[in-house]
Amino acid sequence: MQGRSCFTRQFRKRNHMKLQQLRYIWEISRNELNVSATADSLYTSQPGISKQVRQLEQELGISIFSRNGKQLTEITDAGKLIIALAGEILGKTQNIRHIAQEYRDNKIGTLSIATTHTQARYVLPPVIRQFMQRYPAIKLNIHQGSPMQIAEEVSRGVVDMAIATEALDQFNNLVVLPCYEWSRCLLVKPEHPLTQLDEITLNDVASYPIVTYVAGFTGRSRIDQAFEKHHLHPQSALSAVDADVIKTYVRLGMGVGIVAQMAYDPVADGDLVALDASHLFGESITKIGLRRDLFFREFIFEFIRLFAPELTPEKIKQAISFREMPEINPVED
Amino acid sequence: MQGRSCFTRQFRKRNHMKLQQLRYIWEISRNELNVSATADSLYTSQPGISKQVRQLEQELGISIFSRNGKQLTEITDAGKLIIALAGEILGKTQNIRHIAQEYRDNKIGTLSIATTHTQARYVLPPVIRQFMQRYPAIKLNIHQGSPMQIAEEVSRGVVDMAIATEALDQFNNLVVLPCYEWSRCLLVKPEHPLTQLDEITLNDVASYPIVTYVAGFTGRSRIDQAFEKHHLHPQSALSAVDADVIKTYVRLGMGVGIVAQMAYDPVADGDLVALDASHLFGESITKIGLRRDLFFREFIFEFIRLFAPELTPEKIKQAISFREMPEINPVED
DNA sequence: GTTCATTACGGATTCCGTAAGGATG
DNA sequence: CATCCTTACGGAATCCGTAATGAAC
Repeated sequence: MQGRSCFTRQFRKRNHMKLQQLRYIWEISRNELNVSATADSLYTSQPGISKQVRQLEQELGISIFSRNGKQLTEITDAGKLIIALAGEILGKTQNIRHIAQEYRDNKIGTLSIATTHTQARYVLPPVIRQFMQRYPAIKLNIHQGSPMQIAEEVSRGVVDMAIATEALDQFNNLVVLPCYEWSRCLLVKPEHPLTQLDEITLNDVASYPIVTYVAGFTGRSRIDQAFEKHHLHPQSALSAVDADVIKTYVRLGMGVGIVAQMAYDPVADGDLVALDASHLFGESITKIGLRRDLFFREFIFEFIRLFAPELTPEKIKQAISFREMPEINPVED
Repeated sequence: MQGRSCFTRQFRKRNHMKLQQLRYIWEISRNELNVSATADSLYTSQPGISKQVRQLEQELGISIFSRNGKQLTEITDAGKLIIALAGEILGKTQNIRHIAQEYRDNKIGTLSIATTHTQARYVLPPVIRQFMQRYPAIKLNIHQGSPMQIAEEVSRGVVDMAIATEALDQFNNLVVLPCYEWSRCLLVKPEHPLTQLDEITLNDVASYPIVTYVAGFTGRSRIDQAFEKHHLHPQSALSAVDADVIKTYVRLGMGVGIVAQMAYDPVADGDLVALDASHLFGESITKIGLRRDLFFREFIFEFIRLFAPELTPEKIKQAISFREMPEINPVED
């Protein structure tokens, strides 16, 4: 079909798989099979990518992508497996570069962290201040996103580590390190009736409209579980992605805020009252997620230690070498 | 030190890590740092390899090998880590090729097995006959070697699977699948006094010189353990690597042979008498070892099933996903 | 008609072999 | 002096960009 070149040069094309070819198919799959977009994101030309992909397919003797005419429509079964392997290979080449950098000078490099608003805004600043002081030549990248986004980013190797309370457990190529426990507090205006109670119950809270995180953020699931368990269905006045928005609406009198305890700042939030709610919603655990096959540079250990002092390099190494037994669901039913 | 090129062309050499460079450093480390030998084994020129290695080192900004003058003397710390990663990467590129071949035609390909004399000579032939019948277009390679050699071969990816009773557990990148239990028998000439006893004890055996496997082969350790436990120290007339040699010397009257039960062939060995010794030395287990990150082509599952019918693909997959908790030694002391 | 992948082609780069050079033991 | 790595150099292959072609929506 492809012209009559079937009988010419059939003999052996000294074609050796190249890392760039793997990079290309990996990136194409990340760009929804749009080769042009991929070319842009890699700062190269699109025919170049096209060519290398076909070359790889020819060398392997199979199609990685299904095509409708010239459009790439989907990834073949073999392609899925191959692209997954390509991702692992590219991750390892990154590790080789990291190793080299570590041995050249373990004080320079880049640390990319993906995290949520709560961590970035309230928890990380002192840690980062200390870290920058100790490693002034390490460039820091903070990516903010939803728990799901940041879990994906660390899983794909876009960033070195993710810090979040949710979603990290769902990726089985990640090591998940529990860092610290936290609970929630209620935010209300000083004149709110709840401030008069000695012992607040879930019933009390549920009698007001509540203002808290949207699903999937900062332990929202815990809040739902607690109400669910007592068959309460409080009215939700507003759901927000971050505590700053929640506070704003509490100040407007829209309801009772439920936020992570870290998010209450006695100084900046002096106009609001924080009421402990640890007995209402229990504890949540913030975790660090890292690719299991990441090369751990010294400063990564150090950053983790600053963030969670009990996590020594030894404990981390131990956590990596253990593979969580197939799918341990914390709440099984 | 290396000339004064420090200030020329410092700026940016558009150098991208290449798979061949990784192949080269990996192979050099396999060839005791002899670049010339590596070049021969790869059918290429030695300056070409040298060049690529230096190019890689320059790109990474570190030395992978330490040099005394021009000789490569050892692998640097960073080099060790990098070469290990290179090995994993190369393994994964092999997997990509295997996947492609599987999807192109799952009836063609190559299966390389490393195994010991005992398996190759007495156990594998019927399995291989069946396999060749079912997959006539799969090319089979059988590498014979010592348990340690074959364990290394499969660990490095030189072969697809290893079959042995010993040594496989020592490599933590292997999945080890127990296949079948076997015990030993005593081989003597018909006129030997042992043939007159109803119940043979270790004491009886130890009163004659024994002829059996050398250390590290075919469960020799089990034999030593059994004698040790009873504080017996039989005289060893001869130690051999395989049962055929043992039989030869039993025929010469040099002593009592102790061989794996599979090694006794009632027809070919009709001039000798086999006496069951399972109560003396206990059982051993023959295992298959495969790299944990191997891509399992259909015919590999099939071969394993022919060899050990209980090992279904499901069980194998399960065994892979489990990581044996750090070093489970079957016989700990 | 717009978007997008493929083919064609040409300049620059890279690869890889041979030959010569220098260091080590 | 034998071994072995490095440098030098030249032909061949490859890469990668621009431009033109063609298919799909």
